[in-house]
Amino acid sequence: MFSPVQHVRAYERIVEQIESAVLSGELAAGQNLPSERELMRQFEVSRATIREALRVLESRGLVRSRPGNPKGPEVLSFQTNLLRTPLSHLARVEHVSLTDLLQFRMVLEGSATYLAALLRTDEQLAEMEEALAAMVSSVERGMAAFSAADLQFHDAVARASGNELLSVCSDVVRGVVLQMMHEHIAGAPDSVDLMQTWLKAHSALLDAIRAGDAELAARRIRQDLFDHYEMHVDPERRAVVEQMLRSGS
Amino acid sequence: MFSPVQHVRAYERIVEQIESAVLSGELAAGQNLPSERELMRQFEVSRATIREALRVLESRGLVRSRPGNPKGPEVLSFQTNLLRTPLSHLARVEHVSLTDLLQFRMVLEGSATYLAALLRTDEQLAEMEEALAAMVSSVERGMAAFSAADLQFHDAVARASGNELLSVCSDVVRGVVLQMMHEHIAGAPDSVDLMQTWLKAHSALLDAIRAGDAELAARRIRQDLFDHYEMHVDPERRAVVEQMLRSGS
DNA sequence: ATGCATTTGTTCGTATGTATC
DNA sequence: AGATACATACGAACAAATGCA
Repeated sequence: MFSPVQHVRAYERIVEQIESAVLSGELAAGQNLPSERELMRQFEVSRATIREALRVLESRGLVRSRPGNPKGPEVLSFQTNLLRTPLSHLARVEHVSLTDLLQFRMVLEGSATYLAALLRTDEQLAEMEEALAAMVSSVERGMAAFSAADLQFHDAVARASGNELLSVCSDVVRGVVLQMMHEHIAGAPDSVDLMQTWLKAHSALLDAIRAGDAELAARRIRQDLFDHYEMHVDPERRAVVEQMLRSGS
Repeated sequence: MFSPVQHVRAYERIVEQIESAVLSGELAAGQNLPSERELMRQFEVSRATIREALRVLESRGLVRSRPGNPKGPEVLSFQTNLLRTPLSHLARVEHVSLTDLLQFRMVLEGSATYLAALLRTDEQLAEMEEALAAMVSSVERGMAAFSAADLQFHDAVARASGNELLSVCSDVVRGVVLQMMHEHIAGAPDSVDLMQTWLKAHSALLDAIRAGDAELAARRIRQDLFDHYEMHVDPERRAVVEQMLRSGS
């Protein structure tokens, strides 16, 4: 007859309502929520409850509130941050190894590149070429600048895959890999040779994308990633990783 | 001379401290945090501040607090929860289509299956066979039970990949796909035919894994996923998705 | 450039329903 | 079954920070 009532805490319902308003686009980025006091009138709850809801929304990257702002909490433009923090946490929590990450990145970027070779528009191709040019010109500015340009390049490729999810995840994993490299391994040497090798590889990769040869492009990027991070791969799993890049998957 | 003071909110520092304690394993899953009142003594802040921190940790899936629990907030066993909520949010926020999700799932599960075929132990193989048997016996209990058993099967396969990250992500995406199907599409009919077809496909997939034929196994699972969700694929992108499954990527 | 009003960050006190011993 | 300790939620208050006239 009657079904048990599940306790939903007050702040949860507020989070739900605000979140769905933001997600549905009812509240666009750049706009502002009503002030805490106004919200507490609208939801008919105490200020503490409103604040708990706001803290959760803030931690999810949907809003940001600053002290003394009469306009109220701002609605943020969400993006990859929504996923980056949790994934980075996951990597630390589960003691994900660099080998795991590299393997995962090979899977993601391999597929993204495959799709990019098939679907890229001329504008997107131009973007990649531009990013590659930026890499060339940043060789002499050191490894840090070079890495930043490299990220741009990979991002351009991933976006051309036409799959937002794949693109965002690739982006996130790329970031986490870089972060772990920074944390655990001494900074890469400013080797011009290394950068030149890297450039040549990327140039060949871009050729494959330009030609629309998806299979080749996917194989190349996987090979490039492997070559670049080879030294950090767990010796026991090396054979498997290598087999992955020889094959199609 | 002096560097600008960045004011970090009190609750943020508490989140950081508790989070790093949990993440480092100092506080294992199943244990309990001190009660709110005790925490407020230890951190020397008010109860409201403690609660804001706890709400954030709760929304990240690290702890759960229930009213009247004298032992204090529980530390949860994280892993998939840590990623599922954000990814599910991302899918909704960025208006990720079912086609995006399916494509992504094909990439992840394809690679996971590839690796599983190479690396699975006999125990893991037995697990998959067990899950398949559970699917067989749940055919008559309806689609819901069948789907649950199906999840078990895929989870067993993904775990055998030996890559925790790949496994967790596959699991998460699988869940999100199911959730979106539930939200947007009328519940699948209790078609026994459909389940039988599904079973046959899984059986063939398991054969490939058992034989250690990684290429074949990967191709099969991608094909199976495509066949199953084909009707929901955006017609414009159908050709590309099909090309993906014919090829290696 | 200076106040001024408003808002947030934080604290304290209190009432109420609930889970555990 | 009762006592105890707990979380949920409310209200009032003060300091610091912000935006605007």
